Amino acid sequence: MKKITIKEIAKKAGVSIGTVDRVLHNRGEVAPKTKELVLQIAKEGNYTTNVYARTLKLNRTYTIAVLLPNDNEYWNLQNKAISETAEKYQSLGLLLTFFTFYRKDSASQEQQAKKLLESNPDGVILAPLVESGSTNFTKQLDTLKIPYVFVDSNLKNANPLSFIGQSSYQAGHLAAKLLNLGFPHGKRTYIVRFHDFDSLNKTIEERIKGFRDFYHDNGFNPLLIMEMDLSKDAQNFSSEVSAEGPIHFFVPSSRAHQLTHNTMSELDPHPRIVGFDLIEKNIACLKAGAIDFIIDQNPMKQGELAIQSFYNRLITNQDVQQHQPMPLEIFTKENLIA
Amino acid sequence: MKKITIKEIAKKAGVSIGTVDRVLHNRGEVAPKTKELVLQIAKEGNYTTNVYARTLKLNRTYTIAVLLPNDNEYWNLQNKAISETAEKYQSLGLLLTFFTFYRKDSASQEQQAKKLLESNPDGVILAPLVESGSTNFTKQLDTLKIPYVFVDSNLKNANPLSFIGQSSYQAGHLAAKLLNLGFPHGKRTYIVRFHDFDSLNKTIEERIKGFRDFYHDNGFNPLLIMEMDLSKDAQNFSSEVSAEGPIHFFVPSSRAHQLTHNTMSELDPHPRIVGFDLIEKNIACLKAGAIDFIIDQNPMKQGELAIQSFYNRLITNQDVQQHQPMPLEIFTKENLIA
DNA sequence: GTTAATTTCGTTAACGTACACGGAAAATTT
DNA sequence: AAATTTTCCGTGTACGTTAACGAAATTAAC
Repeated sequence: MKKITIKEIAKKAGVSIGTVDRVLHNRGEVAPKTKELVLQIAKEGNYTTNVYARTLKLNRTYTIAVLLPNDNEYWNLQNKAISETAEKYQSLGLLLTFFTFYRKDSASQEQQAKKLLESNPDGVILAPLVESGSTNFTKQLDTLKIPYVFVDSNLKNANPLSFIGQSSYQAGHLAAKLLNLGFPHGKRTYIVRFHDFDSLNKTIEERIKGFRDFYHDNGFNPLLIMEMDLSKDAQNFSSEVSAEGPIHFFVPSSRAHQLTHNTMSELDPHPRIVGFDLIEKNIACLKAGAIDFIIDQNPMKQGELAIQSFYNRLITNQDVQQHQPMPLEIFTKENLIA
Repeated sequence: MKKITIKEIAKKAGVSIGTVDRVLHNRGEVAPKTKELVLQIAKEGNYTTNVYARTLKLNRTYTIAVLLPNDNEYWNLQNKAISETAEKYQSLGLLLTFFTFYRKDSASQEQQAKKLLESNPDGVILAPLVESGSTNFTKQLDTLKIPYVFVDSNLKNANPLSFIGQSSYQAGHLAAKLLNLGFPHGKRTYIVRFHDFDSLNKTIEERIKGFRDFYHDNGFNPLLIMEMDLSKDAQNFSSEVSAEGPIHFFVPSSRAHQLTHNTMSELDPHPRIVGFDLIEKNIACLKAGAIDFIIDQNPMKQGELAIQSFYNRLITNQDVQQHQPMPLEIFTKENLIA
């Protein structure tokens, strides 16, 4: 039950703590049979290195770089959560540095990535929203042997320390289920996109795929699903939709509020709407009854978990789950305040 | 940015580290003005005690006692999660001891509580399912100044270090929303109870309250809600229900599978069912399409958080959120595997 | 068989904190 | 003014680990 210490191992083996240290760290030369003896005793004594002594001796702080957008409320929330959690972990030896950018400005994005690499951090937290740029970046991290954690979105062919986020596919699937509850043959639905901004966002594509597959899996007519680009169709949107009669809306981004803001309130009967992320404007819409369901990603929690992952990896030597799934948190008008 | 150490404070103040120690710990006598000087310097230098040095010096392990039922799959899951997380935290100085019991056997329950107190733990994890017994127990913990964490269920008039769990009321509310989606005037629903076992369970009562309030808040006829006790009505259940025509079911416990197991498969059209907790039998029912929604409490995560809370409190000196809400995780046939 | 090179190992000083022990200075008593 | 108490403070050790330094033992070279 009680763990053996280096000193005790040394005594039992009849050697000095220096040699024990050499054996346990594979450093320096040590005679084969004493090495074996030491390992034997360590194993029997159930040796694990004392995290507190080790950390105290090393007495170093690790810097974690955060590369995230800060161009809307959702990302601001996440940055804030990370920054608040960072304060707690500062006294434990983790120091965070932020490299935020505007997604529209791809130059600033690359510049921040470059600055990040120059700062030579011990770890990186990022959201691989756009596949091409992200793979490029993570490859550089791989060669530099800098561990990284993904939040919000995952990336194939990368080796993150951990991915923290929802299954976007399942999120889309669930959204479809909610919208079609009570309609055994499927319900006409608009998928609302905004091509001005999120056109390359993997997360959104996966949600849409999950949504469409629900229709397919349930044998619904795929023509029931229509897409619109609200960034340009905003003009003729209202007339078009109201001519079509009762209909549902799926907004696979955090911009569901824009839908309701414009024209929806005039529609009757009230269409069922599912959107994402508990940002203020969406909360207001939920309260007003304009949006029915919001699936939240809990960016605050994700930020916390990302930092915790590095703490466990760099300091406490605990192993980190390679995938830390975030639940699909559903909010309605009724359970908003909880 | 960099924190000052005791030694540095001592040097700046022109005293020894012993004096600084006395000031910072309010122990022993120290002249008022040197005390003030030391405090001043400590504050300016942004002193916080080095967790690693402190823990290393104290070199003690804290024992956390776990008082939970283990009479069904749900509680087994939670115990297992706690026990697995415990292994990770053992090397960090947390040792867990388990006091499990069968809820039917109230004698064994009291006995375990007694044994727990005799073991004089540094903290306790428990689920205050039954109000009377729990308040009695937590009062004893209060007088002994033993901190405790609630999982699953909260307790009024207690002062836990933290409560980790869902809002049962909101869970009931959400269940009602799911069952009534598509029925603007409300849908006839049975609340299915099992008085043989869970009769005093606070959690279940709160879920039912949330469920009923949804009907009330939406102006539905309260007579749409009926209750049945499946532990005794099992016989005439089938005939009664099928005579009534299409209907929904709300099972505010983890026993939704019992409902479907018996008789439901014969009913046509398939009634909509909402239950709780991702235990194996419920998973099977979800897969088979017999249950539509399961709201899971994620007992594994709760167990993890409970231990983490004690780690933060007893060792790292971080403050612990007094309420750590668990999301209402919704599972359907489709997002089960995720 | 002596010297040099190489392998193998022990000693030691930190890291920052907690706490026991006892000594010096000041205050009080005789 | 000496003796005694009280107040105040410094010294030292230990917690378990890391890592540098150099000593001892072994082997190789001639």
